[in-house]
Amino acid sequence: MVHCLPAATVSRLPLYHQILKSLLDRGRDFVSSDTLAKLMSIDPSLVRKDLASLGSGTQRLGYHVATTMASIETILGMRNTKEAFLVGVGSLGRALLAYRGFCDYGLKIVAAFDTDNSKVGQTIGDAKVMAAEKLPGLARRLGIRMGIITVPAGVAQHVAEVMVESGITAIWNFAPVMLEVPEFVLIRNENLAAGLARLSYDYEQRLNNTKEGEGEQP
Amino acid sequence: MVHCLPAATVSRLPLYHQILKSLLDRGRDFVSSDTLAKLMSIDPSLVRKDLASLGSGTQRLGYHVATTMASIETILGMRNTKEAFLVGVGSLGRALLAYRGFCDYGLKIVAAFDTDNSKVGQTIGDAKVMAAEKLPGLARRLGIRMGIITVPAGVAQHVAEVMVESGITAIWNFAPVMLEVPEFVLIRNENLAAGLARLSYDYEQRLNNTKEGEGEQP
DNA sequence: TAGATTGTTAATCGATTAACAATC
DNA sequence: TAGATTGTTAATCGATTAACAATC
Repeated sequence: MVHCLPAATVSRLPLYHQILKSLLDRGRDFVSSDTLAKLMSIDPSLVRKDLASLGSGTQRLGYHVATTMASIETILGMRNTKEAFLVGVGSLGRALLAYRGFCDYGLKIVAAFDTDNSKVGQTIGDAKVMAAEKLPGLARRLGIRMGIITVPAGVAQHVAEVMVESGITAIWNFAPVMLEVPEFVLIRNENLAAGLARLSYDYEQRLNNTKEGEGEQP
Repeated sequence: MVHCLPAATVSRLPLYHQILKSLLDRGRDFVSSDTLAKLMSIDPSLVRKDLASLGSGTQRLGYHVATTMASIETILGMRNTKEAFLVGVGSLGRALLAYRGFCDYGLKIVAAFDTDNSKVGQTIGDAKVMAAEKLPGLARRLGIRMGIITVPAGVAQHVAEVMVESGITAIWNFAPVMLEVPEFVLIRNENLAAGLARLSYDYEQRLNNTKEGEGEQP
C-alpha cells in the first residue's frame, strides 16, 4: 500500500478539502495549520500531523492551498471516475441524482432503477430511470462496481444482494439498515436518522444541564 | 448530568435502536450481545459495555428488545418533539421534508423557507414553504430552537447567522461548509460528499492493494 | 538575522478488546 | 445444578495534545 493513513485522518481529509476550496475561491495562496485548526475546531498539531503525510507544508508560510487540495484529491481518489447505479427513485434518490456536486468527487451516477413502472423512462440529472430487473444485465455489461441504495429499509438487504450478484463491490447505503454482505464488499452507511439522533442527544443533554445549573443556583 | 455517555457509545445508540427495531418486527423478545455484535461488526464486549449503561441486560437471556429500545429512545431524546425550520427547498430540502421517518426521532419540520418566490406557498410533507424573510419573526413567535440548512454552500453561513439571531440554537447542516457560530449553538454537519470521499478512498485503497498483490506473485 | 511556522517526538487521553467472575 | 450470558476490570490500542527542535 502506498498510503495507509489513520482512519481518523482520512475522515478529516474531505473537510480540509472543503475549506481549502473556499480559501482558493477567495484567492488565498497559503494557509497555516492554526487557521485550518480554528475553522475545523481541532488542535493545530492535529492539522500538521494530518497534512504532514501529504508532504505539502512549507515552513514559515504554511500550506499551499492549491497543492494541498490536489494531494487530497489524489489520495481520496476523487480524480478517478467511478460509475455508479442508484436503486430507489424516491425523494432521496431524486435528490442524489439531481445533485451536481458528486462529480467533483469522481462519482458519476449512470443510471437509476426502480420497481415502480410509472417512474421508468424519466430522466433525472444525467441518469435515466430503468426497470429494476434490468440492473444485473446492465451492471455486468458496463462493468459497474458501485451501487447507491436509496430504497426503504425493508427491501435494502434484497437490493444489496442483487447488486453483489451483479458484480457491484462498493455500496453507498442510505437505507437505515445494517446490510449483510460478503467481506469483499465495501459498505458506507449514510444514516441520516442516526445523525439526527446524535444532534437530538446533545440538544437534550444541554437542556438537562441548563436545568441543573439553574437548580444549583441558591 | 444524569447521563454522560462516551461520545462513541452515543453514536452507536441509533444503530442499536435500528437493529432492535427490526428484531422487534420479527417478533424477537431477547437478543444477546454476540448477535448484536455480529450485526454491527463490532466486538461483543463493546456491545455489553454500551448497553450496560442502560441497565437493561438480563444474565443468561440477553437484552430485552423492547425495553432496550425504549431506554435508547429516552436517552437520545427521541421521545421529545423538537420543532424545526428548514431553509433551502432544493432537491435535498424537498427530500428531507418528504421523509416521514424523522418523526420517529422526535423531529417535526413545521415550516420551510426559500428565497425563490415561485416555491413559496407550496406544501411538502407537512410543511408550507414561506418567504425567507419571514423566518426571524416566526421563529421567535413559535419559539423554534432547531434549524435545518439545505441551501448551497455559498449562502449557508448567512443562513446560519440569521437562524442564530432568530433564537435557533441547534443546527442540522447539510451544506458542505464549516459554519462559524457562537459556542452555545449546537452544530451537526451532515456532509454527504465527505461520506462519498470516504468510500472513494477505501475503494481506491482496495484497487491498489489488489494490483500490488498481483504484482507480487511470481 | 529574527520570527513564524512546520514536522516530529513524547505524554496524555479515550476507546476497544480480552478475560473472567458474577448470576440468573 | 450446569450453562449461558452479562457486567466489569485490566490490558491494549489508536488518536489527540503538548512541547520543541528544525528550517525557511
